[in-house]
Amino acid sequence: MFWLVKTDPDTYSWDNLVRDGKTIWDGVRNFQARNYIEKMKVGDKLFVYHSQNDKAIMGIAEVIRESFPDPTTDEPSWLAVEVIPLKKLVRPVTLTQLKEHSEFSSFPLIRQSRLSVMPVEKEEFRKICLLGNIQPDEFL
DNA sequence: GCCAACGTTGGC
DNA sequence: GCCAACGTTGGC
Repeated sequence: MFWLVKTDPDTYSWDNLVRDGKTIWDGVRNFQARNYIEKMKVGDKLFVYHSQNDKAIMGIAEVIRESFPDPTTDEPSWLAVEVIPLKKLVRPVTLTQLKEHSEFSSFPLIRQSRLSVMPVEKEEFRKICLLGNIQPDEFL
């Protein structure tokens, strides 16, 4: 499956992920987002989106460890996954661009701006890769 | 169980 | 800096 995860680049950016080589995607404190984390499987691809000033999809990451208790809290109900960076988009795909393409009008990123983890349809994934000037085939 | 008050997130 | 959207908390 395909997903999109948001991050505030001032807190943890795509470049931080590349620097670290892998990271635990933790800190999700919303039930809807948690339920999506729970469904992630090893090998699933994720778009990493920068909120705040960038407001753009920066790159593609991959799940390497399925959901486990979030180490940043003692509450057992919160979950995290572990991810590695796969590929940076040649051109980040901005929120503005997505809004300009009517086929993304139902995209949760646009409809539900505060949701931090959301599913992405395969066809949406493909189109966003093309907008980002990268070849989608190796990720499908 | 309802709702007002409050806090947080994220776009503009 | 402001505000809309949404989630949470607490009084009743």
